[in-house]
Amino acid sequence: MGKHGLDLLRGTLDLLVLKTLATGGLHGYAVAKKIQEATDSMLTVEEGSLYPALYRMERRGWIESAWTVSDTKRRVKCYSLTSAGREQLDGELSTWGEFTTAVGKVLEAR
Amino acid sequence: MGKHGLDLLRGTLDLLVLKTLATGGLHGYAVAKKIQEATDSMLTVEEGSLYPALYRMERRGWIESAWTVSDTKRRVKCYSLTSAGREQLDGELSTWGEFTTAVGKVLEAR
DNA sequence: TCTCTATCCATAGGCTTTCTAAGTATAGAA
DNA sequence: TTCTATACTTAGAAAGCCTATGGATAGAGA
Repeated sequence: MGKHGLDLLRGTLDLLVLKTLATGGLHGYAVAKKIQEATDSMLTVEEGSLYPALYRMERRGWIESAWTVSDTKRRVKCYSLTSAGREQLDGELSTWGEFTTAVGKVLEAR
Repeated sequence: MGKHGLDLLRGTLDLLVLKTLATGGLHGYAVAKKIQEATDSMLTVEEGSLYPALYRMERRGWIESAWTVSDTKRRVKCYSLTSAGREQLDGELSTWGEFTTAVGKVLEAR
């Protein structure tokens, strides 16, 4: 998360990770970095949240991993979306859209 | 919740309840109804989520309660925002805006 | 009258997820 | 040689939402 008192990341982390992997395989640390950069550090995914999330998603068949070597010459575990993962991403994208729309209705109500 | 597989309500429920109470005191059941109506049933707040949330927020001083009698002649516990609750609401509103903006950046990234 | 539905509050127990914190290890810069 | 950034792992705690259940009453309809 970051420092937004609310527990907002919960329920959204999977979506963020899936989307981040959608444009190509990345290793865990790189996923976190990419999310941080994309959001100008508004969101920081802690390692203690990220890795368990990756294991969970792999267990569910949404992503798969392979050990490779990074540009920095280190052994890294590279994750990529499976076809089930793409479906999951599509579902979570529409759910996110519907959810924010619904919240918007409450916030605009009077 | 509703039936949005994701755990999105978590972290947003307080915001929804605070906002719903912002235009005037309401009893618990009415809060749930109002949220459901405002969202055209896209969001349904379960009683098992709502009441504990109300107790939590009262314990934190964001809302206060008083037993009254409803239009339907029943004893109801009416909740209303405290000044601390209004501040909390303001904070959560901006946090929500920042968070959705950040998520948007990830979802639009490529 | 009796029954059923909608209204209303309450809470226990379980489940999931995130965070904190700690540990391990290596490449490259200083 | 030391420090920093990179990179993975996992244990344990904390928190919140959901399912399920319980109880109670007003009013409509049969």
